[in-house]
Amino acid sequence: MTGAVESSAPRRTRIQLEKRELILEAALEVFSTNGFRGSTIDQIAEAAGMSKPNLLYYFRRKEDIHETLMQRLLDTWLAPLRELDDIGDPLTELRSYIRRKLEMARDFPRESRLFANEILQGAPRIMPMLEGELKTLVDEKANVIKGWMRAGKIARTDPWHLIFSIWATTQHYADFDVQVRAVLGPDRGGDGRFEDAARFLEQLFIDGLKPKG
Amino acid sequence: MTGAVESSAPRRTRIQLEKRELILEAALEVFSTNGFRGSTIDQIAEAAGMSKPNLLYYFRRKEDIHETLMQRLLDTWLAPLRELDDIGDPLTELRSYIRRKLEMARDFPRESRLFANEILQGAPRIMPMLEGELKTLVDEKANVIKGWMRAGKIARTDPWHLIFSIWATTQHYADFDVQVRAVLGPDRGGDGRFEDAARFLEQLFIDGLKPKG
DNA sequence: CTAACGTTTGTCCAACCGGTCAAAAATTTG
DNA sequence: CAAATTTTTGACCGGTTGGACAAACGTTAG
Repeated sequence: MTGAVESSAPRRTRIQLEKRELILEAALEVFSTNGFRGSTIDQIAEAAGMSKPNLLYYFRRKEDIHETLMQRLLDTWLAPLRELDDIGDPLTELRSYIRRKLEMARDFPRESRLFANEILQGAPRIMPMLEGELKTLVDEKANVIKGWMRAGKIARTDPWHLIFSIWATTQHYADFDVQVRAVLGPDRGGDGRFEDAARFLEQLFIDGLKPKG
Repeated sequence: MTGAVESSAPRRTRIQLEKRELILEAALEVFSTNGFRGSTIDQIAEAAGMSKPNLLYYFRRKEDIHETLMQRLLDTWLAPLRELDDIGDPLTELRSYIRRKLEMARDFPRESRLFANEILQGAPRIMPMLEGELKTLVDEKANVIKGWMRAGKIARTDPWHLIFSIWATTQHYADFDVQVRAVLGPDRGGDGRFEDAARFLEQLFIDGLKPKG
């Protein structure tokens, strides 16, 4: 998972591994709320409880932190889609994919925002990955979904846009969290909002809005 | 619309009005692709074809440009939702709301990204608006939708999350445009993608994924 | 023409920011 | 213990950035 891109794996002491973790955790917090250019090394260092030169001893450049963070993120971020499999009932399979994605938005909002920030700015650092690894994965899963359609298990529609809509609706609860909470207000904007969202999304994706009967 | 917040409306010459427009147009381009902190006054000045001190003659501070931009944005951004009305067939009404929002994502992607950037960073400059004006409007429209549900015109579900899902799915095509294009590839990622999206979203929101029959 | 006013620019500054460096402090090793 | 190695820090540097300012330039009205 880590070091997949670095050509030679550097040996690291126990302290180095721990401190690097600490820095990455702090950087995730800072980057995800301020963006890359909006974040300073000092902010990250302070959040990690160390001095700036000390931080730079573990990561030579600000960009290295961001790059390491991004590489880790992508693996875990696409895991739910990878799990989407041809075994089992298609509607159930899609339902649980949506549920898993929504859980990730709930449990890892910072990761979602970090990713959103990168894409918003034109994905300068991960463009090759989008056109390569991501496209391949999505195309593969789109074909799985197409099979379900041919078999009459789900309605015929565009599988790629279906995947986009699942990404959009679930990540919305992480990326636009402040807006969601502001609109729902103090009473409905509490912890229950993710369960409400889960119920709503299930109904939307399965039955749509047309009245029954 | 403009000057709604400024306490005293300053008199402006014809040149001032024109140059301010020019600056705002340039700033929209720069802010929407680099975020607030990621953008420099020099970049905006160059994009507007003038020197930095000259720009600062029309807008005293960088923040003033952003604030003016944001105030204008919000009015036009919420226009489609305001138009959502109780007259006419509910399903048709929702369908055309979705279509209008998607058209805005297609025609005003920079505005969408500017807004997304602001929300992602925690909406520091527009929080009062979210909790006030926006919440009021959404609550009002949610009640309209609730009426449709009671009348059996559309399926019963959560109106607030329905509105969120329309925002999320449509704005996705502006905010995550590079990802969408990368995944669709050169052939399917062209101009036709918005029509494909429109068809898909209509089907999703009306019928869902359950196979017919 | 000229005085008043609006516009533009070159120059400058203080704060900030990413990153270096040498030396001190702490830790590990023999 | 002492030497070697790793970790931490204060001081510093060059480049950038937001913004101030006064002087120059242009325009308009009397």
